[in-house]
Amino acid sequence: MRVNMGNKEIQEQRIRGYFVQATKEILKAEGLHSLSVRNIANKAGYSYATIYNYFRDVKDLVFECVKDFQEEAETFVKVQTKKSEPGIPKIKSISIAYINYFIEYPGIFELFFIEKMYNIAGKQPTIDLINTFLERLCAEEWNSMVLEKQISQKASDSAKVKLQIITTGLLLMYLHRQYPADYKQFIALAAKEIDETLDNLNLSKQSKK
Amino acid sequence: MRVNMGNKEIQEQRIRGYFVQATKEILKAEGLHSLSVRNIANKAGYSYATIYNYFRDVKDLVFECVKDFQEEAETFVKVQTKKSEPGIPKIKSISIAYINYFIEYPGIFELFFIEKMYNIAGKQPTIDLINTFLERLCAEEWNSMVLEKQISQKASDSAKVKLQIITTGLLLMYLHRQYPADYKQFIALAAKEIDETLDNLNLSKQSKK
DNA sequence: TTTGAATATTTAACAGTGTTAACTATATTT
DNA sequence: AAATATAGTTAACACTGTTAAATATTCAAA
Repeated sequence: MRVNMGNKEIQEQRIRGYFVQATKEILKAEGLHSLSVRNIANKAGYSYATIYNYFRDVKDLVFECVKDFQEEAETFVKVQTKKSEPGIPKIKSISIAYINYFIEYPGIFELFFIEKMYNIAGKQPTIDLINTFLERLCAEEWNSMVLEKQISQKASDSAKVKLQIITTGLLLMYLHRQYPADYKQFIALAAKEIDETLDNLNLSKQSKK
Repeated sequence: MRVNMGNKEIQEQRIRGYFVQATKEILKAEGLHSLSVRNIANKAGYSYATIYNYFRDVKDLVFECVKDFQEEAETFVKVQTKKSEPGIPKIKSISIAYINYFIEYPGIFELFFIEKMYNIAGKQPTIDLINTFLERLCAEEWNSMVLEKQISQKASDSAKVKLQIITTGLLLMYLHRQYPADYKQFIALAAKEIDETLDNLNLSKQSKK
């Protein structure tokens, strides 16, 4: 009895995984706009209505992808920032790599920041996951800087929020309003904004307030 | 003949106006999600297909509202910032008022920054209108500050871009990812970020680089 | 004023969307 | 093997945007 219950759950999770995998593939390749319950089911090898045996609705399914994409993005960022020297320089390159991940997969940016969740019930964990993602990517660096008294806890908290706001704003302006006009200009602007944000931080450490 | 051509154009513009007005009302009251070609036409007093005699598609129609909303937002901002003292303080309150307009009408934020335009052909003017809106709202203040040598042209250009990025990021995070959790926290954060952006500006004027 | 042509508007249809209920096929238990 | 519970599919509904065909309306000429 207990064993069967376990098997049942394993099988259920497996099938949920098929749908999640199909959704992820479409999201990465085509983007959010060309995602439908029918083409997800088709790719997963089931009929469209089967999805509703495993997910409350299609948004539930879509937001199940967030965790997977964050893991992917995390390794993407880690590879790209392996050689950066610790502290502020590393935080800078993490932020740039974070941005570049979403530039590579605009559909994932839309999932993370554009797609609205009505039905907030039960999705707060996912929202938190998204809102704290960049912070978590930089957490190690911030922590050791605070520990080594290179920066105050308060200043680092403030900087985390600033980075989140700036990266989100930059990505939205570029991906949805083509500002700046091309990638070269965009990434130059992004670097400039991130640099200035983090450099002003050191200044505020030297002065009193 | 010439008179009839004129009348025809007047009538055509009138009918376009009915559709635009209906779209604006739905957008302000319900938001982008509950906007459809059928309920626009219904409110305008026409059949749904009639829209296609006056607009290429529904996105064309929707983006025709941008100019009107900007005019409305401009008077909203002017009323709210009438008493601010010129210069940086006025730019701060303009930015806050700008943000508050979108908070009051999230559907208009979505139209301005979320809704994608495929069919970029012919819509570049609208994109520019959106991207330069906050800049235009503050233009007078920036100009007189540059004129009075309180700030360099370069620094003011940089600040304009920063303000655009920060306000967009703040609005997206709050409206789509409930960060911060409530309006009180949100507007406090917005004020903090705007203040710091503009205060760092003065510092960069006193120091050399 | 009545006819004929041009124009404006509507209806019908198509191909999509998400979601639910009813039906069928597959496992599981007795 | 038969009865039951579960999983999956099909059909249907109410939407969406858009186009073509049919209808109504306007307007110029006879």
